[in-house]
Amino acid sequence: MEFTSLVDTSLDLSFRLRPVLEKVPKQEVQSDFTGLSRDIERENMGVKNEAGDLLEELNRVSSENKKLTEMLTVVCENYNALRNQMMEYMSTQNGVAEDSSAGSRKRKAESISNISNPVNNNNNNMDVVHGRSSESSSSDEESCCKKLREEHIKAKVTIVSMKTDASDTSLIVKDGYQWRKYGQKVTRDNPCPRAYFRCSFAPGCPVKKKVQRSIEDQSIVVATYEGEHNHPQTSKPESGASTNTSTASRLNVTTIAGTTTSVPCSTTLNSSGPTITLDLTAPKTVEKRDMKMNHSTTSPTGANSIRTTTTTTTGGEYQNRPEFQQFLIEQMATSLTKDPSFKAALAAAISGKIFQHNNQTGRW
DNA sequence: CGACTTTGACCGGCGC
DNA sequence: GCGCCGGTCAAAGTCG
Repeated sequence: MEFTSLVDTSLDLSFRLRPVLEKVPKQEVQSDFTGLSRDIERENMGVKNEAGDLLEELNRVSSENKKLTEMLTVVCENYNALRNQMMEYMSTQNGVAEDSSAGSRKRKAESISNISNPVNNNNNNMDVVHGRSSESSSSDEESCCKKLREEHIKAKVTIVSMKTDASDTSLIVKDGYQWRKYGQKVTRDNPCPRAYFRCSFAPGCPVKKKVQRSIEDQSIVVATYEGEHNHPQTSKPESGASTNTSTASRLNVTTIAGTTTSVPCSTTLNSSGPTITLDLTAPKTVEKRDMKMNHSTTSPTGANSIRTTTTTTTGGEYQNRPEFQQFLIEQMATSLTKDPSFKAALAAAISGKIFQHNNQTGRW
């Protein structure tokens, strides 16, 4: 398997800030002193135009930033997918029997969207994976890839674990949205029942939530969110079905790589590593929230992982804060650049892309 | 009475 | 083809 054939490095990193810079001298040239009133009027017009331009530019840069974040997400996805594939490939080559204890039967779907192993969920950028020619791709793999792509389009997955009172038997995660329970099931690998919720705030909201107590620590409730809300947060975490009157709990938010835009990298719940604490507790938001959250993000490699512990006050709101997103992006970038395997993969990908480009164009 | 929860039945995917 | 399993449905029950 070649990294170069699998990683799409075609990031369009152009910020196109030139129009802004070009406008500044233009405005200076326009200033003359022939008539005061005319100047004031003109200046007002200029200020208005400038404000409008800046606003427009700000919007454009914001959208650009969003795009870049998504691109970084894709890169992380690719990295995780490749890493996972490599691990799988190596394990199969070594003949290691990956037999799980409870059930030797391993479902395909489980390996695709395995919650406990977020890396598995990242074989999403099929434009890249499909592009490989050296790998012998069977029809099964193709259908698998199709499914993966469909799943990626359909649902983005976020895992949230919340430390609750051990005596609290309710499967309720207070996250600021309104949920309607539509089912409960005892799963094979966990004696604790899993509850299924739909977002009931908006009729057409596709988001679903699965809540189950952790098999390792039953005081931890793990919620898996699938999809994206097509409506704003209800901003009333206490209201509706998903209320929880238990005392302050700790919440770990694990976003599967490439499945959320706010955290563009894979994270693991049980990772160890240096912890950076960012206290985003805002006095304004404290009033209605009784829940403290612990947001953990790590780099794709366990060895070089950096865990970002963020203490904040609400379930979904804090993720949308620009400073928090910026912080996460920076942390991800730092942890990724510290990862030698990622560096190697990136270097290989870039060199491969350059060579490919050279082969096509015949020049540098 | 409407909204929500509970829970057994059903369905489809998957492995053997 | 069969059985297992996760996810969903829907009727009945509960609650405010």
